Amino acid sequence: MGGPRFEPVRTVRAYERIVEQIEQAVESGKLRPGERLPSERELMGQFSVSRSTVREALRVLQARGLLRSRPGDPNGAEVLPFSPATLHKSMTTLARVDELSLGELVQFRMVLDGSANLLAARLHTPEELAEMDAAVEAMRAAVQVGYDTFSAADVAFHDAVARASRNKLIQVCNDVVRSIVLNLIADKIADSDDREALMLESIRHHEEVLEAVRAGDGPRAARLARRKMYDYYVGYVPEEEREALRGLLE
Amino acid sequence: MGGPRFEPVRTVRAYERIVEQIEQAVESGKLRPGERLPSERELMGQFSVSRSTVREALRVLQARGLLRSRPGDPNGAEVLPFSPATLHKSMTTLARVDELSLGELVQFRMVLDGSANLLAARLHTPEELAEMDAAVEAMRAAVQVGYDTFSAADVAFHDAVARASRNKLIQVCNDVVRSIVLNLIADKIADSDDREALMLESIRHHEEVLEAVRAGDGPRAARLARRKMYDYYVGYVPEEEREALRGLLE
DNA sequence: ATGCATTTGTTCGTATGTATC
DNA sequence: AGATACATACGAACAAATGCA
Repeated sequence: MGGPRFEPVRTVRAYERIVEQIEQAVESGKLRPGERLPSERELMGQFSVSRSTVREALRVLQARGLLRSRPGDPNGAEVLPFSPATLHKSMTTLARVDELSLGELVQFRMVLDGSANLLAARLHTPEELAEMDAAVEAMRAAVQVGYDTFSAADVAFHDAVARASRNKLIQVCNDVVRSIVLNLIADKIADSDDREALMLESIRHHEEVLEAVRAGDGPRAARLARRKMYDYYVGYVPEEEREALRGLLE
Repeated sequence: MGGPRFEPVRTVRAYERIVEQIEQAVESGKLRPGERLPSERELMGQFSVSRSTVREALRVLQARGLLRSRPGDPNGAEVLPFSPATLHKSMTTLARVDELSLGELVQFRMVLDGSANLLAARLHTPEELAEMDAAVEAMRAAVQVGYDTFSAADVAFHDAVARASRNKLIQVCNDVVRSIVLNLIADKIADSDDREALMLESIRHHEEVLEAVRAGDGPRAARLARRKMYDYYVGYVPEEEREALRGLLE
């Protein structure tokens, strides 16, 4: 008794098979960024399916950011280098449909930016310090130009710190969450009356953080970074969410 | 001079238009999870495009985890509740194609789990504490059963902490990165000779962390959680990456 | 710079297996 | 059990776009 144990079979669509094969070829490095896939008509030969099926598979891979195809291109679909675009997309929908609050987003930024500073203070090279210096200098110059330029310099600073942390996940997540937050409150900041005072204050904060990073004092840099972000965003966060944010301050 | 300023036009595919419309309907709440889309034949009428175009759009939405369709279902495609599946997918490909090192992944877990404990110590309810207690108890019971059961209880503990942090992003990212790490080293742990000693040690560590959380000592809970994770995984991380991990210890 | 061949984008028609009533 | 409507998959065709000689 107890014959062979069978496994439940899920009917797997034809296009999924194609997706899997091409995806694996990309992830294993057999298909490198910049390389081209055969044309759709040739693929339908290789997989022995119809053209529609091939196209559905290509659409999925395109949606995942692995491929790009243009009409009329005789070279076939292009294999793309990885970009956090799909990560960005899925986090954005998470933020929308799950009604992620601004408080949660800012809190996450405090965690990421704090950690990035903690690590950057330990691991930074002179070149990376120079990038941060340049970013702060650009912020000073941008006060007279406009908020958009200032914001770009601000982003450059945080990017430099994230890179110096040597952790790609921190880098990418930081980037994604930041752009979501900025999108949410862009209009509110633009309306502010005393943008110039805000910018000057922000510069002073960044200088403080940078000094701690330069001195190699990780914990202090992290603490300052979190505090700075709290001060900068707390005004836009509803009262009842602020207590949770303060949980990350000391 | 200075005629009207035109904007560059990008040819937008028909199926993209459909994706945008349906996506927006879902994100704006006009289409709620559990609801059904019209059948493909009806959609081709509403959008006045061909069947294939509709199908390509549906495939993309399916790949993004917003829809599910089954053959023969008279109700049409189903709108799914958001799941971090696509987030998981894109992080996994990031890990693969960008050759994310185990060190980076563990480091990120140290950041997330540390922060989760820091917040949980402040915000936990009695019910959440009970969940954590139950998880540790399950770990004790699982030592005699096997590593798989033990690992499941371990995951349950970290999940409970993440939930108690009240931050969905920490929760989701924690979940995603953890499963990637576990996949990477599952075989190595299974091969270990002294799994039982490892499990007992792990339980002791969890008890310590839980005590700090119960006492409401956030910084201590965070420090212990990071230390615990470092100790647990450092053996699998190559020498040259360990220094960066130590940057998160005090 | 101009055609030309090829490729993708899109449409239409058809056949087949499947889920629900 | 049968009828109906559905998704899956195939194939042929035309238009628009691209790269190359």
